[in-house]
Amino acid sequence: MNIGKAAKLSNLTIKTVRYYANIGLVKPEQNISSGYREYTDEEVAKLKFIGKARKFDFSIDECKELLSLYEDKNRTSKEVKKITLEKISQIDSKLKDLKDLRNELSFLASNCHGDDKPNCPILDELSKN
Amino acid sequence: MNIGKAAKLSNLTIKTVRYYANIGLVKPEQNISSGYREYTDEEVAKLKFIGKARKFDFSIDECKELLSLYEDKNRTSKEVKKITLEKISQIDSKLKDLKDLRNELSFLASNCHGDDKPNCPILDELSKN
DNA sequence: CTTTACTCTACCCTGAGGGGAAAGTATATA
DNA sequence: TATATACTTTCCCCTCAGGGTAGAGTAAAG
Repeated sequence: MNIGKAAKLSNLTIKTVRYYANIGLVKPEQNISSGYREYTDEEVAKLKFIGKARKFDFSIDECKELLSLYEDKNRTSKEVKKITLEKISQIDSKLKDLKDLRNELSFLASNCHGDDKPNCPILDELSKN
Repeated sequence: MNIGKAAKLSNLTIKTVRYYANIGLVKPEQNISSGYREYTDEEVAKLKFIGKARKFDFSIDECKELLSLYEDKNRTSKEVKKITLEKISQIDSKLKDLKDLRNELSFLASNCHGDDKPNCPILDELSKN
């Protein structure tokens, strides 16, 4: 099938599918006379797989890794779990940073009257030495 | 003072300070004969201000806005508080997404034995239709 | 045969700078 | 005064994961 149908079936944009072909992530055959990319059902399945993994916040490189595990009948679940646990730990670290940030901002905001007077503890904090 | 000293005093990299000059955020005089940028104490104070705001996750555009409020003696604290509350709400939204993501991944990982067998619920989920 | 829909490559754009090259300037030392 | 070293300048390409658009070619439908 052509790229438009492959994109529709995998719920990706044509741009994204073409990008994955360019970086060698999912590389379909290309019709010699027309130059059109021709996707098989299996390639569409890979596109779907990647789409899901991307939603789970895996980077393209991580997707590449997961995809090769997915294609390897002899891979162990240990390898996949390792990548997933690493991703969870990255998320935890991001969560902590964001929570800290939220606390600080929320503290500043709660101390700011937010009225028509110029006095503002938020700007005071930002301009503190 | 030259850019090196301004960068050191404001705890920013020279690249960053030069970038801020290029985009017109903090634009110092430039010595006509040498072409060197010449920073005043006030400009260094602005750089510090921006550095802090960036740590609070404000974008460059938001920094620009905060900086103009900072420089406006007649601004009200209401305006500053509004921007800050919007930022907090952005952070809350990011926090929710990350938490949801973590829950899903953590559920998958806990159902994966992570042993030497090929059976893997994580990949099963990713390849589900 | 023409219109419409689809696809191709190639180029520039995003945010917030980082890295490095080549060239000019300033300062300290011999 | 000459040289070595440190500092600064502009210019260009790179990041990540594609998005937007242009111009041209191809396929399918009327």
